[in-house]
Amino acid sequence: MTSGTENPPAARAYPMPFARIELAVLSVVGGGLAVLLGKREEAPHKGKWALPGGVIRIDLDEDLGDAAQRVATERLRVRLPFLRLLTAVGGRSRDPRSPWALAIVYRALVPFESFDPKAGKRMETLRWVPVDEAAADTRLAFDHAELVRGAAAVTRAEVARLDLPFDFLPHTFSLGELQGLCEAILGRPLDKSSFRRRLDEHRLLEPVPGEMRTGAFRPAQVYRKR
Amino acid sequence: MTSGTENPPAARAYPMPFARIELAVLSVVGGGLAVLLGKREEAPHKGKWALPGGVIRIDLDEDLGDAAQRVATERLRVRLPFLRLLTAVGGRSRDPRSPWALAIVYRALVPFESFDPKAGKRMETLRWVPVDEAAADTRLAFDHAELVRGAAAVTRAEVARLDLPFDFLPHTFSLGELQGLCEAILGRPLDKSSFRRRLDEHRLLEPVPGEMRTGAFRPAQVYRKR
DNA sequence: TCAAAAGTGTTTGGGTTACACCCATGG
DNA sequence: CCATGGGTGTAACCCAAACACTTTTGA
Repeated sequence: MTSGTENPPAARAYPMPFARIELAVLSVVGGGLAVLLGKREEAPHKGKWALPGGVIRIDLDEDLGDAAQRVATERLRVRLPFLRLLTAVGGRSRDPRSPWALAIVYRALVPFESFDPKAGKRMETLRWVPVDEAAADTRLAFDHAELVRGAAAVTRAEVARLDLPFDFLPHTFSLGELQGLCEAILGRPLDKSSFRRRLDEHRLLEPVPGEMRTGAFRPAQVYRKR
Repeated sequence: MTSGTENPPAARAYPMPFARIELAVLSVVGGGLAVLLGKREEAPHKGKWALPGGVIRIDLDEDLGDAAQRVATERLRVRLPFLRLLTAVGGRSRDPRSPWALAIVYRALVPFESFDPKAGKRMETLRWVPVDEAAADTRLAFDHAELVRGAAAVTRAEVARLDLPFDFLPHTFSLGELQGLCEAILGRPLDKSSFRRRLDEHRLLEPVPGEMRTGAFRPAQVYRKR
């Protein structure tokens, strides 16, 4: 055919969905898994808490990962290493701003210390909210509570199977510290002995020869990845 | 800026990505897992094999799932029950037809018999290709080989953990038939005894009282879901 | 010497694999 | 009666949970 349904030059004439990135940024705050939310100061959902997000800018972003990084930089004034795609949602009634809205959702787990988001462009108050609270909060904007549920579930499943988020961890750490973080993410206690056996059966860590973590009590061997 | 980056009325002025749906339709053909590919008869990638796909039409589709169904209907002339989101990919250099292309990828596992796709609108020759062959074929269009790899991996993982694709199975079946299908999907033999024990420990099936599958040899009990 | 955290060993049990074996039927 | 697929039982194994125990340190 002359132009075809598959990809005519005219295809660009079809109106396209309003395409956004949303970020589910998780961390361990106050002994539990938490998600970073911002308060919306504009319609729609004005005054409600929501995941940070932004429009995909085809003039600025090389690809989806790039777009997510730019959104993180603009909204939170930080880089997010190791962002991972969570899901995509879209439809007619998602967002009153446009007749059809599409959201690509990324998730990240970031070290709470050393991660200092500041409300950036168009960004309002930021707040860490315990995930289980946010996931159950029906007052979050859009379907963000559902997205938080998904991000938390995937992240916890990874930790449970010892697919550890090394980008989230400090470079070196004691086994006690590591176990504490995993327990905080999972929200349940782990058995020390089992935890350690699994770690070295999976060959995940190696001790850092000289170093010891010296605290109030007996010093602990320090480990690093691999 | 005057109106804000988050959601000014002017936001609609940003050019949006060219948003498409791609379908990874899997089935068991000839004793192995296969994926449905169509030959492209237009640029780009003319002459190469590719996943069936189509543009998201905000005037026709209520949401993403709807869009996927419409694409299936238009391209393959069939409905695809139980489509599931696989992933999203997008970027500048993905598709020469537009400066920035986004693809939402769905996967489905369909019964080979009772599933009769016919090349529809703008659709050319269709062909079932063994997944492992397609996944390794560097000549597939776009990044579709990678998408096939993903779809196969997820599907196999589900079957391996006995998360059975009941929409793919006939309504009733003998255990031998079921095991055969699982083996075909996984590409490796399963132990009969273990397979059956796992099935009834997980309480997945129930026998259909009177019915027996009568074949060349000893008749087999017929089962159904739950 | 005691509290607290580091670190080790041993037992138990769930779930899966591997394999051996019997049963029923059509040819 | 035997080849073939249906169907069952058992032992071994892997992995992780549970828990008891020793060690080392600062206060």
